[in-house]
Parts: sequence; C-alpha cells; structure tokens
Amino acid sequence: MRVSRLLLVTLRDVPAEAEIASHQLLLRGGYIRRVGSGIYAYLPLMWRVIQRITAIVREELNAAGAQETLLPQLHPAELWQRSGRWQGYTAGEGIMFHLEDRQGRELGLGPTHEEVVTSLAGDLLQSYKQLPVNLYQVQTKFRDEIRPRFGLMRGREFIMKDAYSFHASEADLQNTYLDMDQAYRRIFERCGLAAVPVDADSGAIGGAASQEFMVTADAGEDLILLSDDGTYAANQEKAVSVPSQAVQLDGAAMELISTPDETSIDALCRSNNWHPSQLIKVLLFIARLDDGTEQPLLISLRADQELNEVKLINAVGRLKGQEVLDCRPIQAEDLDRQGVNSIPLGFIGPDLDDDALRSARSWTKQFLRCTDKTAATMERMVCGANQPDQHRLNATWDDLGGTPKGLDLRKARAGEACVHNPETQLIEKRGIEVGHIFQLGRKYSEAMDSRFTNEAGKTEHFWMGCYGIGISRLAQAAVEQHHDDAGICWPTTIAPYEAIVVVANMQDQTQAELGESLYNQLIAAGVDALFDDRKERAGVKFKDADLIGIPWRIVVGRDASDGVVELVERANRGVQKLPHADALKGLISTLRP
RNA sequence: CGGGGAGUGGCGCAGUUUGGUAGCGCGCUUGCUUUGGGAGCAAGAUGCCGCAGGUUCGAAUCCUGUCUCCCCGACCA
Repeated sequence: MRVSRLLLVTLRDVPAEAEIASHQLLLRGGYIRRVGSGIYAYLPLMWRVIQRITAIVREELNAAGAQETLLPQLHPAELWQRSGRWQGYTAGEGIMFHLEDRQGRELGLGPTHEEVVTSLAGDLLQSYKQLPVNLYQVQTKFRDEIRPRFGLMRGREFIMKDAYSFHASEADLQNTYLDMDQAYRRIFERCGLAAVPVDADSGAIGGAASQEFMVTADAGEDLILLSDDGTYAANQEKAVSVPSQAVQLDGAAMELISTPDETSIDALCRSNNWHPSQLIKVLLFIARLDDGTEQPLLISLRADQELNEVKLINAVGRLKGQEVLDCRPIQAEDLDRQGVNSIPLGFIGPDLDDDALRSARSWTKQFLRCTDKTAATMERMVCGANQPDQHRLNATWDDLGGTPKGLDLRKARAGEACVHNPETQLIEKRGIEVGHIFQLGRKYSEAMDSRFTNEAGKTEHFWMGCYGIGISRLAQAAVEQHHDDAGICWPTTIAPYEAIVVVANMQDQTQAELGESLYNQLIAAGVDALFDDRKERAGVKFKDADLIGIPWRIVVGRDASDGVVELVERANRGVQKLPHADALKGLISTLRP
C-alpha cells in the first residue's frame, strides 16, 4: 500500500477526549475516530489490526476444535424472556439496547448470545452422539454501558469473540474449559501480549469456575493480586489471602468504655491506644433480592480489614438462595426514610438487636448477619455497645450471644501472605480484562429448557461453557502495553503492516526508484508492506512512521546513491546501515523465517 | 444516577469576569524556496461560538431551558 493513497490522517495534538496513552495514540495515529459516546469507527489501519488479531483467534480456536458461526444481533424479546433476563437487561440500569419493530414486537440488540445459542443448540443437538460442540463467532456486541470509557476499552459497540460449548457431562465441559484455557494462552502470546490468567468471580453470568485473562497495564480497570512465586493470581474481587495476625487484648472481663464522639476506627484507636485489629467494625448494607425484598445486612469485620462487596453479594446470594440485584451501604437518609431511628451509628456492635428495625417501612425487619472470619475468630475484642458514646472492651462472642459462622468477606491486599503457601506474599498489579472463560454449568440450558437425549435414552440439560475475548479491547490493550514517547510499537504479529519503506526525498530520482524497487520486492516476498511515497519532508514521514508503529522500517535516503539503506526496528530504535540487498534479505528472513 | 469539568473552523486553545463587527498555533489550498526528525516566506479558504428561547440598539459574552461530550464511582470483553 502506498501511503499517498492510504486513508491516514494523523494528528499532532492530543485530542482532548482521550485520557490514556493507548486511546490518544490510536486517535493520533489515525486508527480510530469517535462517532458518539462509546461508538468508534475502525479506520483502515485499525481494521487491519483487528483482522490480524481475528486471524490468530480463528487459527487457535479452529485448532482447538471449535467451529465458527455467525449469530444474529437482533434478538427477539421472547428468547430473553425465556431465560428470565429480559427484565433485568432492559429495565432501568439494564445494559441491553432494545427497540420495537413496526408490528410492535420487542427486540434487543445482542449484548451476549447465551439465549440465542442455547435455544439453537436445543433445536439442533438432539443426541449425546453430537456432543461436544463448541461454537464461536466474531461479532459486534452492543451494551449500553453505564459509562463508556477510554476509547475501545469500554465501548457501547465493540467487537467480541464469543464461544459457547455444549456437553453431555460436567467432566467433558471441564476438558473443553481446559482446552480453551490453553488456546487463550496461545492467542495472547501470539498477539505479543503479556496476559495473566487470574481466578475470577463469575458475576452476573453465573456458573462455577471462571478465569479472566488480564493484560497488565497501569491504565487497567481491574486490580489483580499475584503471588510472588507466580503460582497464584486472582482478581481482587475473588482473591484470598492469610490475614495478618491480630494484636491480642489482655484478657480481662468485659467493661463499658465511654467513647464520646469516637465514631471512626481511627478516632477510637487514637484516643484509647488500641490497634485496629483489636476492634470489630460493623457495617450496615441494604441488599435488594430477586423476589423484591429489601434485606438489611449487618456485617462484622475485624476493623483493620476492608469489605469485599463482591464476596458479600455472593455470600448473601448463597445464604438467601436467590440473586442479589443490588447491594449498597445504608446511609443516614435511608434510615430516616425507613423511619428507623434507634440505631446508634458509630457505636453498633455485632449483636445489634433486630428490634432496631421494627419500624422499618419497606425493609425486612430482621438483619442478615454476616461475619467475616477475621471477626468470628477473635477471642476478645472492642466493639460498639449499641448505645451512643459507648464501646465494650474485652468482649467475647459469648458476651455477644454466641460465636457466629465465619465467612470470607474481606479484601485480600498486597503484602499479605498467600493461602497456598504462607511463605509467599501477594503483590498487586492493574490489568485490562481481555478474555474471560466460564464453566456455566446448566444455568442457561435449564432456563431455556434446552436438552439432548443421553446414552440412557433420557433427556437432559446441556452442560455449557462460554468463552469471550474482547477483540477491539485487545487491540487497544496491545497499544497500552507497547508504546513509547514517539508512538505505538505494535507486536509484529498484529501490526497493520509489517514494514514500511520510507523514501526520505521523493524528488531524488535515485531514492524514489530504489524505494519503489525495495517495496516491490517486499510485496513479492509476501510481506505486508507500506511505501511512504508522499512528497513530504523526511521528518514528517519519520514522525508518522513512529506514531503508527510499523515494526520495521527501511529508510532510503542520502546513501541511496551508494546503494545503502537503513533498517530500523521500531520497538528498540535499532538502526543498521546496510547495502539494500542485505537489508531486504535480512528483513525478509526475520519476518518469514 | 450521584459528584466534577467542557462545548468557539479538521485538531489544540484564547476570548466570556467588564456585551460593541470572532482570534491564535497546528492542519488545509496556491505559489516560490527548502529537503534526514512534524520547514521558511507570501497569498488564501474554512465558524449558525452545541441547540432553543429571553434581556438588549447590540449577545460567544448576561438570564432560562435543553442537548452533547469528558473525568471519578456502580457495569463488563
């Protein structure tokens, strides 16, 4: 491709809309343009990157036995009503764009394809003999994100590879899950990305095991925790660790302590010379459950610990046996609104009586009590006395009505010891989630009532897995991981072009002819090459080539008359001056070993 | 949705406080010169100052409403 004919519009200034490096560089390099909030055009260079990534994904998935398909983006509401997700996905905070057709039928724009594919599987896969099947597609997804962000990182329209596997048994699902894990590792490696697989919460999608693939980068939206021996990695939402040792209280009998206005852990520790690990912190949350009940939560944690809300939501879901739609801290205004006024905020103990809720308007009148293991295992503690300006010192769980069951509700933090080996410590990194694999189990096949006939002649719901890769996000994540002050440094495998021939001065006949000849030879050798034949000054072309990040550059310049050119490697800026034939041979053998 | 910021040529911004004929840099067009790291000179083109009302002799500027975008939190590939 001749750059003079390429739709390449580079920007010298950073557009104000872009915050992080990858977003800025993709805009400046003429890769993408914003069309609306979270909506982007992939310009020709970007589309080539996307296609190269997609090609790698296809090769690896095909090799792993998956089959490509293409499912519709327009989904009849009826399908989503069958799985019970229509309401949740379209109402209020729902993430699905939806519309009505001229007949008044309701349709949704696919944010994900479990419903469509599960329903199809039920029609097409009748017998265990047809299983397993793993279907994938590369397609644009639509999600009305609460807040689109960072260019392609969180768009409302984005390209995703999603795959769904169907199995006759859980064991078979686990096999495919492991195959996908391996395929994903190869995909990210081939794309030149350092991606860490981490244990993940399976969240709204549900299911058993789940693993995310995180491209480590400071701009990442997720916090991940890794053991320093490299054997454990988890999203903070899921991560576990060994809590630090608590400082023991000298065991005396329980006594009431006057703590006027000391409503924070900080204040209490400062004025009474306590260590936070000697205190119990009690938090009030309100959870909205699937059946519409509003369940107040009384959460107890050792005061030096932080609550992990994802773990809390999961625990509440398990304890109540239903989905938690929403969970947030109770504010003073909430108490006013409920007419609940006997709760001494700042002085609550784990044994706060349910009587406090007696006047609640819409809340359930009984706390769901959730106690973190760090709190449940304390022998003696400081805790609120359930009356203003009073705390209890040296309380034991017997004093508080019995030892509660300890749950895991705390955030694991960097610096803490790992569970699998207390000799190792957790370190934290930020990550961009580029892939996620799930063992869904039978959640969707049951919801959609999709079945096959098993060996015994009985119908049975499919075991399912699902596996996603954010293709457009991956492309941007690659830039986030591979750039420098001058621009993008694409990994060669996903670069829009592998090489660019830059003629310093097109006015110079010798340079122009040599450049043209080298370009033609690269093309003949099957190299994806650009030829910068623009009548621009050399500096402009060098800046552009750096910015758009083509991995290899041949500069045909002032030594052209001696048959000498420069071979430049973008990523490390290494320059070799070589006779043009050698440069060409070297480059071709590097790219096509 | 809550909190913060911004809408002025393709991009980056000034001008708004204190109303008085819309500016700068980059980019774009033409010509001459220059030609290895975003050139110089000259001449140009490009604005419903987000939109709608209002105040005023006069509004980018003041008032009211509205829309859009960006950043921080809940969502997720």
